[in-house]
Amino acid sequence: MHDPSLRQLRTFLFVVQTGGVTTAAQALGLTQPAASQQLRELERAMGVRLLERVSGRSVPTAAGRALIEPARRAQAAVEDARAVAAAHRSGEAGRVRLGTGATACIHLLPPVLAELNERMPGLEVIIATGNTPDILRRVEEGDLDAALVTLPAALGRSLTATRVATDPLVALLPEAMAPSGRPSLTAADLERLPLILYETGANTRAIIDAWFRRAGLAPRPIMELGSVEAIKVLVAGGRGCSVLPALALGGDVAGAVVRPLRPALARQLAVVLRKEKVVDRGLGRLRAALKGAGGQPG
Amino acid sequence: MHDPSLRQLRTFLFVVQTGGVTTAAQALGLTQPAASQQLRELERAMGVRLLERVSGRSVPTAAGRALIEPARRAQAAVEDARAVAAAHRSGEAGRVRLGTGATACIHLLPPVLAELNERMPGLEVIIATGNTPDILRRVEEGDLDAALVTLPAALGRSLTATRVATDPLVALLPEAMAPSGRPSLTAADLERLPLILYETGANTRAIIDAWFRRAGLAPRPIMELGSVEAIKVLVAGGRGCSVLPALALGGDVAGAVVRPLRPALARQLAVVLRKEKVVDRGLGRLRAALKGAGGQPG
DNA sequence: CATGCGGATAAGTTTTCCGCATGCACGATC
DNA sequence: GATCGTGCATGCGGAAAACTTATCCGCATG
Repeated sequence: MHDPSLRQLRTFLFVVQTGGVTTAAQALGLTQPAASQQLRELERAMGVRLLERVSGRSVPTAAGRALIEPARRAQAAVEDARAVAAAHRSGEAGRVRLGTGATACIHLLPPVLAELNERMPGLEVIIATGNTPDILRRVEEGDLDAALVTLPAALGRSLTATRVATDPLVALLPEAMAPSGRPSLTAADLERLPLILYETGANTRAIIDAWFRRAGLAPRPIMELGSVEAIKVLVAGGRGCSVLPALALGGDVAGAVVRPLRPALARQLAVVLRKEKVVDRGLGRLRAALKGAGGQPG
Repeated sequence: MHDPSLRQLRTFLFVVQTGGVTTAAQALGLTQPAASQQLRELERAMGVRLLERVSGRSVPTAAGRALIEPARRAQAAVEDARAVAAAHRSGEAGRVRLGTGATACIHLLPPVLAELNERMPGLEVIIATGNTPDILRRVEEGDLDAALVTLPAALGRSLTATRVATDPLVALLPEAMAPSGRPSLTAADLERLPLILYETGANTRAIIDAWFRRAGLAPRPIMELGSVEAIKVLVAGGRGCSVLPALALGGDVAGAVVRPLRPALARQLAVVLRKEKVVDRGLGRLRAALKGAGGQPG
């Protein structure tokens, strides 16, 4: 027994509704024999008579009446499928699964997501957090659509990164420690102060270490922490000073002052996705919003 | 934009489930290029990419994931349709709408329906009551599948009647009125007694009148009623005697005696259906049960 | 009895679908 | 790093399906 086709069920429903094969046929935009053949084929596939011709009208049999409801359900389901696809095609709907590698990225996302929600309300954004290698692996496997990480990152050959933002690193000092008359601080300046830095191994910490290294110095932090919030609290409490991404500060920190570095230091934020990834509208919008939110893509 | 086909949705679901086009193809019993083509056609029809190839596996995109649920619903609905049709084909299920013209038929139906329910539990029988012409009209229009009426009936040319039972008419008398020593009663016997008969115009009444007419007499009832139950009560109360279908008595009537008529009189019960009506299993069973329940089809 | 309507049927054509063969990309293996 | 194996895409040819045109039949109507 063959499966009934959607078209056959549709024609059947139209016949039941209009009460005639001819009317149903022209409502469906095809000729009467075509509709007749579909009905015959449907009856053959189901092994049951579905329609009776009675006094000029076509009336469903018992089996036909029983078939109406599931046939309607099938039609509705396919219609839903089409609607869903249309929503995705037009960009009204969509889903983007984004992984963020560093915790600092969390400070960048909220305004981005707010803007995204405003410009594309139907887009569903799923944020997954984790360490950078894990996030990148999930992107490679297709479990995530994109990742927002700080460069440099160990990208596989199947991944590609596009810079979306430059996040300057700045010095954060307690008001008491801030050298007066100096708008910006050098590595030598900081090296003389008690430092509270990111934990070793984090990407941002590696960038900071390289900056010190370029000045021929090596930072000797009195504390290393994995949480930027904890560092901020400690600096505000006068325990030491730190070098933090400007984005992570989110504005002023009470009891602490922000000073730029000299030479300027910044980390690169990039969106990483698979090379073959087709950028649909939702992903494109997310990437655009990230680009716009994070300063110059440098 | 073309409609997606059931087969395409099915293939898509299999690909999502198995994680590969090839595995899905062989699970569906077709070759890999066939499945590939279906997927391509489905994506073209929907205007959205549905699958991504990533590291040897096929993973649904956002649109694809959104499509899974309605696609499953469509599959399930069609499966339901098939199941329903299969039930009707095998005779497990079915529906027969039967119209009964005379109220007397109600006395015949209960045992018939009981037997029917025993032999074909899935069969749904719908009984519609009404006067004979109305019932027959509804049969002609396909609103009813069959009618159980007493002959003769004014059948249209599109209807055909098959006799299913002979229902003898008998005299019902109060014990006080029963003539002793006479096993059967003639029209002359009854003409001398107070008669309580069906109302004029009813089919059964016409048969009784004709029986009297054949004896050169005309009944002069003291009462005419449309309810056989009411007549039974009146006869049992000694108010008069009547001529009733044996089936309508359903057994003995307390306080009354039953006597056969001489010459014997019977009415024919017939199942009426449209000439072109295809007799499915449910209708056939119903007709057979009616034949078996009502005495000789005469 | 002619006519119109609705449906069934037949034949021919276009479209679709599938299988086979082939090519391409990626990952694994030696 | 060259080779092999796997998985998917593509092109082509034949089979099957679906649609259209044309015709016929039954039935109701004037």
